[in-house]
Amino acid sequence: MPLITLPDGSQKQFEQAVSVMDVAADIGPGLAKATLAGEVDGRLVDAAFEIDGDVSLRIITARDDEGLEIIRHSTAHLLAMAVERIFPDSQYTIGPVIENGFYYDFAYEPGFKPEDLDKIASEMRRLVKDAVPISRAVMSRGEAIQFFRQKDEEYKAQIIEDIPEGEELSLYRQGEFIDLCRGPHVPSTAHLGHFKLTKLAGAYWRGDSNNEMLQRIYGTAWANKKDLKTYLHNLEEAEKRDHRRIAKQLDLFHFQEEAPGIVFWHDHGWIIYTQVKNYIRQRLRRAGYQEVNTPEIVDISLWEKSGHAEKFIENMFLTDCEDRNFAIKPMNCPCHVQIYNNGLHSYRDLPMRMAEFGSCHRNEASGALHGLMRVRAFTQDDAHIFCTPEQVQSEADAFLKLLYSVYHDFGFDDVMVELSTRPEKRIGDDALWDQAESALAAALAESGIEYKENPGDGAFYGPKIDFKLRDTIGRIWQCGTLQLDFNMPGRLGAEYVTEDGSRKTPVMLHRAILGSLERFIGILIENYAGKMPAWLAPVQAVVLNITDRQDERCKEISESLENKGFRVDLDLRNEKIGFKIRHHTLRRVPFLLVVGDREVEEGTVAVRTREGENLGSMKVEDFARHLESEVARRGKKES
RNA sequence: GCCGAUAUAGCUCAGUUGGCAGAGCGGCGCAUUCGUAAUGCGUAGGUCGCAAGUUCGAAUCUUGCUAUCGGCACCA
Repeated sequence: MPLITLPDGSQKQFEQAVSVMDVAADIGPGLAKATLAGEVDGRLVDAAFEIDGDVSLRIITARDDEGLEIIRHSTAHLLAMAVERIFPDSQYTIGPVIENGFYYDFAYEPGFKPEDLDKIASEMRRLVKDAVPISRAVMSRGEAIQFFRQKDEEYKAQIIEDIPEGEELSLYRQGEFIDLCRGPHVPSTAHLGHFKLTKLAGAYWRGDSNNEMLQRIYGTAWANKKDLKTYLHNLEEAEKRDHRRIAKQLDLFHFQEEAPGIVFWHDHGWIIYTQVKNYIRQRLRRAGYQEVNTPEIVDISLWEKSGHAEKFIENMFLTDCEDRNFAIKPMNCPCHVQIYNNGLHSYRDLPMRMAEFGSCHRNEASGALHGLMRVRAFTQDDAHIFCTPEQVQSEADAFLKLLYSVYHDFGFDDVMVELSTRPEKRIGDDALWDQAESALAAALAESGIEYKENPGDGAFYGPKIDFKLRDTIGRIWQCGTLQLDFNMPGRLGAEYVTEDGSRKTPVMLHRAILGSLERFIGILIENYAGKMPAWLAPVQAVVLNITDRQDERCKEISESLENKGFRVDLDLRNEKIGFKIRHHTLRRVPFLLVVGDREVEEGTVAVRTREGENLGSMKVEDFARHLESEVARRGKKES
């Protein structure tokens, strides 16, 4: 006699065992139709799940987050079923839910063709129309392995072999298709249908590049048609913000075959770059950093001492010259230790904060290159802090404050923070690791920063905090980092004199706020969709005449603004004002200053923003003050 | 690096079965002197990514290479 408690606190008594679906039907036929699954005492179950005791129950529909996830997972199964029908020789492997959708990996020798996606999608639609019921069955491990082996589904059999013995295996059947799955799933394929197959790609079996490559099909799936449409529309809009596309439109930079992964910065892109760099330079100076510059080409022997030759050589560009082997530096740290070592340091000198905008080159895999986000030559806002173990926490703390203040100036609020702790392969004793990890965690806690922990993901020399930003297509890129290093200073012989006159090795903190300037600017371009805030805009204002009667006055105005340090263009072309407004709006110039006879007479400019807002006529000095305050605001949201 | 796709004018893109390489935008010239997102007319612009091959003939078919795009792996 199950007594069922619903989320609103109401209770229902039944005479005998009932399924989740029965309860939903008892509440109302509308709910029954919408029921995808249930949550029984906090555990997600199928709609067909039999309840035979007193439980609390929540009915899951497409409106619930869990419901959407179930839809996506079931759509992945639907995809696999369709593929198995059309390509009986293929084998299905795994098909998890991911952000906004799902994928499924198949082993299929000839490989799928892009046009196969249409065929597969049509078959999926047919199956949706057929409303194929989905049911769950339990099998023993041995039975399951045998079952899949006999169906020539070797990958599935291997997956099951990896599941610990004794665990109950559930299989889901829809028509002739059977897949191993934890579930739950929707009651029938009729609940699916708002999906789109989006991408075809290769992916290594078990994510290991030593293994064979499988065929991965990506898809997106939603609870209803509108959500799907909105998602696809947002995707299109996001693609318009792609920094590679905007760079072409705004003439910021380009790449070419002769220098893969290395940027040719054009004037307007370089202005942005220089502004960002100078801003950081000033912030670092104020935060007690010194700025240095070190060689880009250094004899291989230094990289052997630092450990890079052993750990990093594949990513380094090498050059032989006059019978010596040189490496083009992939990082600044070993060189900074050389500056540190060029003199004797007392504990009183610490912490020593050494910054460099050093140009680094790394031979990244060709397939990894991606616009400004992944390049082979880049400059970091890099710095190394040499300090005593006792100073680590206060330095970490100060760094976090600086980092968030800088991000705030750029208008970033969606920052993902990850703390990576000791990996299996590491150096240094555990007491030191305890100290280092708790110092970082304490610094994060003190600043009230929420973070995700990545156990075992730290560098071999120490734990680290990473700061990640998201690009417009949802890809996540690491920008800032704070890494504790107990290794390199010792390897390279850095030391300081303690209070009692003995020698000790300092701790080194590797840290960057923006990370690579290239990547950060890529993210900025996408974040602003090319509408750079006034302080970064390559051209901050353009002066436009109406007819050539105002030419002289326009020249005066642009000169006076340039003398105040602003970046100003002059457009005296013999074109209609509407044409020029359009032209410079598309160039994303923040302020358009129109000067006609009226403005000449009054000594004003008519100010229009790139958003199309009319700020009215004002004296040139008033506009200059307005622009100045815009520049001073940097990227901060309206205050 | 691996799987797949793509590469034609400065940009965006057409180009049929292998038969004289196209459009729009942009550029340049001329006319127009105009009030807040495209004035009109004219004109120049190409080793069809690179290299081989097939063919009477290749942007088009084949092979190799390079770069780019989408993933995977990598990202100290």
